[in-house]
Amino acid sequence: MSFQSPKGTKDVLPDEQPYWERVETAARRIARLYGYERIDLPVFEDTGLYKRGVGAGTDIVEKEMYTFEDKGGSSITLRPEFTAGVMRAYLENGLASWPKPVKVWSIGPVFRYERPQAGRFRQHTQFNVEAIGESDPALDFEIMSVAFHLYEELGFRNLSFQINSIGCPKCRPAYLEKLSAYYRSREDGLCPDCRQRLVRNPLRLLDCKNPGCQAGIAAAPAISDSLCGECEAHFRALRAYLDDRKRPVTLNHRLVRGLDYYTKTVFEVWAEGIGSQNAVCGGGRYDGLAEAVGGPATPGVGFASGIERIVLTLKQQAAAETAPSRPKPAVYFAHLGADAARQAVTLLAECRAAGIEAVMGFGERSLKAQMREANNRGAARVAVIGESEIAGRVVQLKSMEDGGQSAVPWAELTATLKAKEAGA
RNA sequence: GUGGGUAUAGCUCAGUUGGUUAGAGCGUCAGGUUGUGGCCCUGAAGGUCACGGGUUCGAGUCCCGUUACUCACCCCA
Repeated sequence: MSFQSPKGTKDVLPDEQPYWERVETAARRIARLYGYERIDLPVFEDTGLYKRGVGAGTDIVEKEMYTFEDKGGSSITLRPEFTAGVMRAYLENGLASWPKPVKVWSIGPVFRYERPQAGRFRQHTQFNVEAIGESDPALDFEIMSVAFHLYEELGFRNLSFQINSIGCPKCRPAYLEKLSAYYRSREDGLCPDCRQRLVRNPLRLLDCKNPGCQAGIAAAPAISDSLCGECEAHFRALRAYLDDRKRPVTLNHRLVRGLDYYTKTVFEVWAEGIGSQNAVCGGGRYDGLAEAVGGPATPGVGFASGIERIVLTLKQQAAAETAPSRPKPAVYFAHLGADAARQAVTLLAECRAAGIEAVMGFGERSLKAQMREANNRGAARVAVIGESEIAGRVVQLKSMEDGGQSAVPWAELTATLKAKEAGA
């Protein structure tokens, strides 16, 4: 075959779907529990939204976006993240007139042109949660709690919650100046990447993994010492909520985000055992985003969690005993002969109309072959129809578990199956 | 964008210092006496050995290139 799925994309086959369903069900339930409503957005937007929202100098915008010109000449970009689109929808649809905060969640694919590796794809799926219009640190805590709760619900262990405050437009410039000054004094010892960062995005200097740069990072001024009064108070309040609820978090002064819109609170959740791409969740406050895309000043806070990485973690941590199973039909119709096939189709339709999960064998195959298929599909029972059953207007209903078999009149079949289902 | 690893059946992999029609397990399909699954037995289908060159009497095996996949850097979910 001459085609394969594009680089960095993958098919989620039926045997993996139970994991996805479990995650989606949990996400939906937790979102509702916390008072968040679903919102669905287009998977592509005007390119300018991301350039202005996410930030022109960010890696995402600079080299990872799927951008193209459509037939009308507009520059379109497949969404590389949710938050900018949610803010656009909030502003465009007048959600600012709703009671604040406006709390919404989404689930769907996002696209980034990256080199794929374990846990990293060019198309991946995010569960995205946002709360817009409120700057209370209790809301930061609530957003983080949604993440905590979701992972608890999924039975995750050994997660690491990392938090930091990266300040606001009032205090960050002064800090960046301090940080740059510190690094300029030791520029000779820097790795090439860090020299770039020093000019382009000094905050990133703290994020360097190069061993040679670690000592410099450790000694670098921490932003926590440079926060303005407002940011300091906000961060302190958030930490108090976390303490009160005994939420174990790690203060990580080096935690920096790759998107320009973040202010004050930033956080990530790291999982174990899923490879080097271990961030299963990332988020924070973005009080400057609305203005960046041309709206009135509007605070907001949110997070995104990657379903593929959650599923990896689920498989890795929650292990075999909780592995979800695939659906199994309640009854399989095996038939011999054309008349029996016609009757099987009718009874099959009756079962489905009655809400009984039912399937049939196709083609002219031996009863043995049909039994084998029923067994492979995990059917609970087999209804056999042949000449003698047609004559007696019955089916032979066999339990695949204990092998017991008895004749059941056609008219009583759905009732009998329902009774047996309820009994089992 | 930069490195490392890998490439044989749908899946997981064997394939001996280069030597005839390329193998196994699993899976799929069928058969093992009339119309009954699982276990067992038998059989079948399924492979341009990623692609292109080269060395050689002879290449799945050695060499070079390309592509793909993969892991890591980077960045992030």
